Amino acid sequence: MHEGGKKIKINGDSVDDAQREEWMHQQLTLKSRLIETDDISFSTDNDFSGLRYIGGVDLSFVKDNNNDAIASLVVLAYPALEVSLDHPYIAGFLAFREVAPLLSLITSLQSKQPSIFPQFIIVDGNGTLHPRQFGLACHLGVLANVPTIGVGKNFLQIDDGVELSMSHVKKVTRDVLKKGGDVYYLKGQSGTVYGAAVRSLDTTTNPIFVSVGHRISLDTAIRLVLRCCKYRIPEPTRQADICSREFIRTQGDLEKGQSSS
DNA sequence: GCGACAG
DNA sequence: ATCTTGTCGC
Repeated sequence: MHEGGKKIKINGDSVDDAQREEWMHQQLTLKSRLIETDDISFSTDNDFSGLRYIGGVDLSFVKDNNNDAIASLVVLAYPALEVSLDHPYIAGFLAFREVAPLLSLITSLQSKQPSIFPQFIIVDGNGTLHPRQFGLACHLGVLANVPTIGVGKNFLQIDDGVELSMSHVKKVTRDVLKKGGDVYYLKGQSGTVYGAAVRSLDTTTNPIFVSVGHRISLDTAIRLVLRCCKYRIPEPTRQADICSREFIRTQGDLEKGQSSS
């Protein structure tokens, strides 16, 4: 269930003996904590009852560069070996479709790789830019108790005055966001600020829609997102998208059309 | 019937 | 989100 992966590779890299000793020491120290028997949250019977999700991790390296890589974590449902969604996509209720598999990714990473657990997560979907000010980014942040930021690629209209109508936002956004970093706060007639339309770069016209997810203020969220933009879409989201697409492309889709019905 | 519609 | 090739532009 994984791609890429040939790691051990002869190259000119080396470390001094002191580093080597230190690393060996760490290996032996950590080995004292090693458990080599089943200590898992599911049964070891024939069908592994209780097993729901399986995670896989990997690094992909940039060509001609041994030091820059992208880390990715994949979670697949068992036994299907693909993530299946239990609910349809309904605008305003995206979280009920996507939060479960995303949450399992987060908890998986927390237990398996706590040393690189992210200090905040950019979510592909809105946070408080939502009819009830509780979109996917908020939902995931609260359930995982992790700081999150919502970033949408498209505007979700909110019923709080013409200021937040699709047409108005498109127009104002086109006029006001003149250069990278420009921000237009999305404020309704009620006075509520749901989020902001942000122009990522000088070279891109369409804004992204940033909103509070959990434990991060809107202004901090905007500053953080802008620092993440090499292209219109913040790099964490963009890489996650690229990885999942590549996975589907190489590992191939499974057919649809399960029996029943 | 018409409008709106994150992913 | 996805169906889909080339193409215009920096």
